[in-house]
Amino acid sequence: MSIALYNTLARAEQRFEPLDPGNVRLYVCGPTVYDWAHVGNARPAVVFDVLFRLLRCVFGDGHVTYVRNITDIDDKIIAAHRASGEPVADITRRTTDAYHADVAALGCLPPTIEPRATAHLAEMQAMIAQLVGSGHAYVAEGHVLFHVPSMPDYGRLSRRDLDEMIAGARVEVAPYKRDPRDFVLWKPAAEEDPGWDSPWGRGRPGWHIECSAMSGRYLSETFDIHGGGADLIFPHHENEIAQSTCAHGGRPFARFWLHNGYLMTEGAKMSKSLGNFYTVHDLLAEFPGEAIRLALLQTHYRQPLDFTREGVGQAKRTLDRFYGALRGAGGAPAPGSAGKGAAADTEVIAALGSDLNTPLALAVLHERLTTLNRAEGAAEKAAARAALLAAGAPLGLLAADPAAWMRGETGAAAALDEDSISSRIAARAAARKARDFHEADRLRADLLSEGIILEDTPAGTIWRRA
RNA sequence: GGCGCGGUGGCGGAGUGGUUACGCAGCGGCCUGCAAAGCCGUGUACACCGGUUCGAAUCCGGUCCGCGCCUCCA
Repeated sequence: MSIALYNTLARAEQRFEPLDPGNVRLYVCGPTVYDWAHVGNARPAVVFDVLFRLLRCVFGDGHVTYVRNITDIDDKIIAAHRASGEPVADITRRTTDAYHADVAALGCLPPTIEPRATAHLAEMQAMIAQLVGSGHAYVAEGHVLFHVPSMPDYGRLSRRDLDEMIAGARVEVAPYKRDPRDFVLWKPAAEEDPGWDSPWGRGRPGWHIECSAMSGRYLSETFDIHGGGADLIFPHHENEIAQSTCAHGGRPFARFWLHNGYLMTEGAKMSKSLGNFYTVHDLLAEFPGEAIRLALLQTHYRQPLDFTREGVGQAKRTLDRFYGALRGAGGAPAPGSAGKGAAADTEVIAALGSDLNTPLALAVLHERLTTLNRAEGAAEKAAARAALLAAGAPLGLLAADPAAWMRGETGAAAALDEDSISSRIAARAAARKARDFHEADRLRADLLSEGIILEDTPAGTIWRRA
C-alpha cells in the first residue's frame, strides 16, 4: 500500500515513506484556547484525524505518534482576560475542555500526545538560548529576535523572496529590529500579564517557538509530517522551519508539509460581522457531529470549502441513508467499534492514500451502500453490512448505533415519547387491517407533523426522525 | 504591488490526453392500499481566448472572475 501526499514544500504530490515505519511521526498545529472552536478550526482537526486513521491502518495502530498542541499562552488569551476579568488559567482550561468535547463529537480520535505550551517553557527557552548562542538570534530591548538573514534558505516553504518581503512590508518596523523581517522569539511581559523568568527578563514566548520546541521534544529533530491550515504557511510555519533548522545545526525539520484549504461560510469569507461565523458548539446544537464531519470530508482537504447549513443538512440526510440500511441489515449494534477486527477496505485505503481523496473514498462508501441494499438473505446482508462498516472506519464514519441514529438520539434533539409513537403505530396498523386508510393516513400525517417518518416494511412498520 | 489557490452539469463535488465519477434534486419504471425506504433506467458539464496534438475539459500561453497570505498584536 503506497501513500502519496501533496507536499507544500515541493508544491507537488510525493510518495510518502516514513523515516521509521515503526513510529510514524505527525505534528499538527492545534487551537489557541481563548474562545469556542469554529468550523475553520474543525476542518484541520477532522482532516488530520483521517490522515491519522489512514497511517494507523497502513502502519499499525501502535506505530503512529500524532502530536497536536494546545496554545494556552497568547495575546488573544490575554485580551480575553482583560475583557472579562476571568483568570487566564480558567479561560484556557474551560476553552480546552470545550475543544475536547467538540472534536470528540466530530468523531476525532484523541492525538497520541497533546502538549500545552505553558508546560514547555523550559524547552522553548533552551531553544531560544541555542539560537542566540549560534548567532541566529539576538537580544534587543527585552526582546529576543530571530535574525532572518542568518538563514539563507528562509522563505522556501512559502516561496517568498527575501528582498520582496521588505518591499511589500506594510507594517511599521519596530526600531529595535536589525532587519525588518526578524521575528520575536521572546518578548517582555507586562507586570499584570502572565510571564516567566528567563535569561532575557520576565516575559513570554513568541507565537512560533512553541511548535518548534514541542515537536522537537516529542518527535525529535526530523520527523515525517507537519500539518495545519493553509493560512499558517506564512509566517508561522516558515518561522518554525527557521527556528528548528537553525537550532538543530541545519538538520531537516518536517519532511512533508500538509495544508488544508481555506474555509468560507454561506458563500462568504468567515466573518463575525457577517454573522456567518459558526462555532462547532452552536452547530452541534442543531446537527449530529457526524453530519458536520461528513460535510467537511465531502470536499478534498486542499480545496476551498464553502461551509453551509444546507450542506450539513444534506450530509445528515446522506447519513440517514447509510444508517437506515445498516439498521435494516440487522445484526448486533456495535457502537464505537465499527470495522474493528475487519480488514480495511482496500479501495477506501487506496483513495485516502491518494492524497487523502475523501470524496473518492465516499463514492466507494456509496457503492458499498448499494451492495448492502441489494443484498438478500441474512448471510449476504451481514457480509455487506460488515463491508460498509469497514469502509467507513478509516473515515471515522458510521460508528454510531444505527437504531439510535434513526431515532435521532445522536444529535441534540429533544427526547421523544416512544410509547406514544408505538401506540399510534399500533392504532394505524389496526386501521389498515380494517382497511380504514383514511384513519391510517391521518395517524401517519400526525406523526409526520411531529417529525416522525413511518416506513412500512415486510417486517412491520418502523419509524425514524426526519 | 508581491506570492499562492480556485473557477466542472440545477446544486454539491472527484477524476482523466481518447472510455459512466459519485451524491442530492428532476424525470420514467418496479414495489406499496397510498406513501416512505429501496431497486432499475435516464438528461444537461468541464469560465473565456489562443496554441500543442490524430484527438483537450485534461498539457502550454494569455484573459476574466472569486479567494487567501504579505509577520513581530494593535
